[in-house]
Amino acid sequence: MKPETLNFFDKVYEVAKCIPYGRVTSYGAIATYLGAARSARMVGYAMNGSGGKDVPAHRVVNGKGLLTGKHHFEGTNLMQQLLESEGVEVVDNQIQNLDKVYWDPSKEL
DNA sequence: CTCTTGACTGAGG
DNA sequence: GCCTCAGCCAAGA
Repeated sequence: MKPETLNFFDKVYEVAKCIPYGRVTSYGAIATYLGAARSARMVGYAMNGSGGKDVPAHRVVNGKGLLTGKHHFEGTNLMQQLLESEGVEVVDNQIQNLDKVYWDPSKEL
């Protein structure tokens, strides 16, 4: 095993999979948890490889609770629908009760 | 090795 | 409160 190489992407997937049902987190939160606080973009970039994996990318949004990555999903409102199905209020690509559904890996994991 | 891109974030106007 | 600018880091060409 080469933890030096299998780092970012794999870790992002691990954390993303650990996101509880009906909760969401931000790229920056995951990046910070991984020790790469300034690499929030890489988290999202890593999610590009989440296709075909068990990574609930729809539970990962930006720090504002905005579904920035929805454009990478198939449909136009797929991501929102998934979140709403989990009990997360989403309006116009924006998480409503963000304070209630927000899940911080650094604190809860 | 250099340049570009990107699912971000924070600070400033 | 909204918009714009700059910084950040890693992967791909």
